[in-house]
Amino acid sequence: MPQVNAPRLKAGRPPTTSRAQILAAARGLIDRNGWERLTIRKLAAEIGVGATTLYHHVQDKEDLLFLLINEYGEQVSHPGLPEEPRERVIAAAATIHDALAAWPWAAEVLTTDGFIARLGDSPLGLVEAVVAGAIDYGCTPDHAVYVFRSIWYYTVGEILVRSHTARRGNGAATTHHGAFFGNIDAEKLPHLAALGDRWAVLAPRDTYVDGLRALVDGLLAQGVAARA
Amino acid sequence: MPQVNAPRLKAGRPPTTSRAQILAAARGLIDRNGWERLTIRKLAAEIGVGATTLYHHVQDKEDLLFLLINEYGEQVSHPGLPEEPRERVIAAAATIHDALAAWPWAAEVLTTDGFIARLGDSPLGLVEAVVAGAIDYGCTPDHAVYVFRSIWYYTVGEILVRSHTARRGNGAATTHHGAFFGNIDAEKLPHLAALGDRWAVLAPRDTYVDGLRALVDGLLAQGVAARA
DNA sequence: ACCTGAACACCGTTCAAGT
DNA sequence: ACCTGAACACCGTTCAAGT
Repeated sequence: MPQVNAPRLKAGRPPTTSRAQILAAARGLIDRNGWERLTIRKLAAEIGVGATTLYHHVQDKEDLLFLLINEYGEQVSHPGLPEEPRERVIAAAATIHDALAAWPWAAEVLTTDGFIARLGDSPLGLVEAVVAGAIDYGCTPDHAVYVFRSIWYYTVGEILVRSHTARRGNGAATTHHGAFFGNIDAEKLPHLAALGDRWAVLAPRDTYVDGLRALVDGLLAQGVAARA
Repeated sequence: MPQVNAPRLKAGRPPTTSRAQILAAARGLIDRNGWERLTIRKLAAEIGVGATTLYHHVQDKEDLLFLLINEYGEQVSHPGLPEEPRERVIAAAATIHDALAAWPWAAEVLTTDGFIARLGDSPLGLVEAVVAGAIDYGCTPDHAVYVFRSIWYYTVGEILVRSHTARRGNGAATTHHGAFFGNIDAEKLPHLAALGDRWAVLAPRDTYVDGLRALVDGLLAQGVAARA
């Protein structure tokens, strides 16, 4: 879309809608109603413009979401990361996690493509921090990429499971006579039966960083073991 | 829907559509066209029945997908799991992973609710195996639930990222003059710049089990450390 | 160059009516 | 009890026509 990025002088009718305006309105709608309720038609109505007008400023809905994520990604603050490599990996991953937790729909979109090549420099800075931390710890570059990918899987999974179950509330958990598990076979599933409702108490706990530490410890240990 | 589960004798018009028939047709359509293309209307057309008829046999589309998953879950084979607790955890998790890899849409649906309470005994057997393995290793039941949840995040994330990027192919990876990362700032992102196209080579590698081992090692170590 | 309404090809779901 | 078509309230996107 070169006509959008590099406007020529003295062209025809001047624009009344800008890409920035569209993104701002989209962001407002998502923050108010949730991303699953964002539609092109509602977005156009919000701006006060025909639905089809938006297609002059973005390629399609997916393109719109990517633009939005990159805009959001630029705003994610990069805190001063620790010097120590392992702690740097953990801090960078936790920053990614917290950014996604605030905008869980981004996690959903980020799984839907080879996204990393399309991210801007700012969000990539956190990817760089994870990779650099692993290398500084003593991993090979190849292993560092594997470290990042593994952390990414864990992080995305946590975000998606958490955001989806939060949407529904705990109502479904107590469908069958107050027990978390329905009519469970205590013979075949003794530990789950013994846990009973305890599962529902444990499930909502935020254990992201604990699990992250476990994962990173294991990944880095593999990295230095492979060197020997 | 008690009228479906417990049919009374001598009721009115006999059914020409059964829930089993609907599930079989749905499964066929998903296997042929992918789950994102399954619609109630197409499913009804496949069976040769009005779209609205399906609502007499399933509550709604989500209910249909849950029924399908539970049916599939019953068929997942439980291989003889290893005796050794750590290996049992890994083998059970890998079985869950492989089942989901064959039906990635199930992973998508399984994040959309407090699913675990609604699963049948057979798929829960693998959850039991993970929890039992962690406890046998020396973890508390509470920690064992945390172990399962962490593994679940990692597994679901891997499945979703992998299935979504597979759909698109690697075409998007080489948009900008053959480089995986677009126009990257080598000053600010030295390690990513140095990796360059190597990332695209590493990304498709199946490292699920490796990462799982790293995660489980870390999680179990935390579990026995907490005991001391 | 930019914007528009009409139109296309769909969705999931409800509901009154038929058998 | 089971099945139906019509209808409701939506979608994303294309395209010829207007300014």
